[in-house]
Amino acid sequence: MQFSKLLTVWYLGNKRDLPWRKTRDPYKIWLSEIMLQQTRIEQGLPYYLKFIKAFPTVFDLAAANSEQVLKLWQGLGYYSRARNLHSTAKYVAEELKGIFPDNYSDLKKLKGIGDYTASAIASICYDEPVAVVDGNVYRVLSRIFNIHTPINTTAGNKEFKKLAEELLDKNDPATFNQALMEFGALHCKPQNPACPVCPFKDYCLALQKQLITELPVKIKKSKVKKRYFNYLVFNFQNDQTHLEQRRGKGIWRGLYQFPLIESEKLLKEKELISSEDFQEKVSSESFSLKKFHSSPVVHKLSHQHLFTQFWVVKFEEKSADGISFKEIKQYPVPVLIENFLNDFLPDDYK
DNA sequence: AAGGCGGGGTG
DNA sequence: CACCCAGCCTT
Repeated sequence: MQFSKLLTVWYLGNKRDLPWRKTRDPYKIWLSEIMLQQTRIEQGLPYYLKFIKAFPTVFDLAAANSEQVLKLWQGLGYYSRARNLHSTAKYVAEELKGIFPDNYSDLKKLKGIGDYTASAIASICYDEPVAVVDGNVYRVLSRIFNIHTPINTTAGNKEFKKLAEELLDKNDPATFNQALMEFGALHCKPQNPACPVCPFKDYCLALQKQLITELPVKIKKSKVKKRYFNYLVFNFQNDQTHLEQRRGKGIWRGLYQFPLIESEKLLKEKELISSEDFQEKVSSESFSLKKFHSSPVVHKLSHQHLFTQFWVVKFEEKSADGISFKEIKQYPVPVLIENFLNDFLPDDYK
């Protein structure tokens, strides 16, 4: 079987028309690859277009402030990607005169660029014969070659990387790599792959053994953690509120949110008011408290479920150091907060 | 080697 | 509901 030949023929007849396939500018390829980490193309595409428009070159991105970058990234998730993106843009612009490294080894040294992304950029931009292994590649190869090694283990990673390297078309690694991923995304899909019309149907070992639905094998991850969030939506007489920036190591680092009281369980109004955290954050005596939703909003992350209550705290006085509700949309916020604001703010504030 | 890190789509 | 997505970083 001429693997790369079958694959390439399929690709040329089926590939999507995507903006980053019209260029070999390493800046644009890099940007697209970072955005598409653990992200579907349909979800990432509008963000890619926004970024290219706002930051046409690595110098433009490097010159931006981190708030701008995070705001444009808002909603895409995995915000460390945005922070690393910005950091690497500054490094390339300032230390490398705007010229990206032109090989796998040097690319991999950059923040946010791992094995997959370094291989992708090196092959697509510089024709370096290095194989990419992403979720699509795991799926396609595990099925065609009937490999049951769990993909999220060291052994699995090494085995699939080696196989991909052996199959790689060294004369055109850029096309081969993209073809393998596109084939996984469009044809050899997780569910209901198009096996009857597959170019590999005569060779696919998993299909012969009816093991398609078993592959790829993946070790299950730990279960989700439940957390209880109480957001204090301060509402001062001068139409101001308070926002805080999340710091430290957890979720949404760098994004903004209302003052937060996290609790071990769902809180009733009296429990909230009598809590130490509340006393500390609300020093005034003259306020009224109202829960915005009748039941908590459940925001689901891949590894946490956040049971969230928004408490509107209306004060009789004005705030000296707050931010206006009219400016709130300039801040990068988690989707959880964005959704609340869309319900809470009057239309002319949006 | 294991766990943390988002949000959205699918069946 | 579980699973997956053009993965990477920290511990």
